[in-house]
Amino acid sequence: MPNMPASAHPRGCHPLAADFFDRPADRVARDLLGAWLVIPGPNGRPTRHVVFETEAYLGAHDLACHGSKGMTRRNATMFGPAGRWYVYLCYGMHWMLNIVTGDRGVPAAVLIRGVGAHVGPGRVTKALGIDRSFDGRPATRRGGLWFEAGGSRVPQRLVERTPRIGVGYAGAWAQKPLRFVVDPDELPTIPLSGSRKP
DNA sequence: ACGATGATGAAC
DNA sequence: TTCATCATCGTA
Repeated sequence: MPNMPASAHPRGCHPLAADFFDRPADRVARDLLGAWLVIPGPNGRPTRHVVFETEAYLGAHDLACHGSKGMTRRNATMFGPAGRWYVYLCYGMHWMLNIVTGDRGVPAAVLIRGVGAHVGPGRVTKALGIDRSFDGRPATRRGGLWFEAGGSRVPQRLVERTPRIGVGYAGAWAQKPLRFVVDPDELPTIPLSGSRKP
């Protein structure tokens, strides 16, 4: 991208393509830590939010996964190709943002639970204005919401793994460590858009 | 600790 | 058509 101004394309910051998501959900969830969730702001300029909390939903065998009870109208996007957004309403008032992972036909996805200053999946979508209209869209610039790689991989020692939140009904699957968290203070700041650290 | 709030899916 | 459930959040 030789003609793109540096301010529009910070160092180490390239869009994550479908092949990144065409892997098992737990690996994608791990690797999304430190990446940026990007959405055009009111002025059309991309706004970047560092991803610091994710959860993996592995497929039909995962009893916490929506796809474990077969395909329905709500979860159909999960069964599609990797790299699309899966958005649904939770508890009647919160939109949940997921990115579909893995092979077509396998209902797997990663829930985006925390980005930037926004803690909690419902707060993420509220802050970014994400709703049902994003469901099924590709995670590309054209889709209006995408990921870009962080400058460097978050070191393993900074990644905490815990059971997923709110899935106590899922039997043994409720306890599996499929939630990935990194302390946002340990993450790089976004170039040219202010600093989180002193 | 609990109520809000409404889509979803399964049962009837 | 009804009903229990739900990948949450704000207030108390």
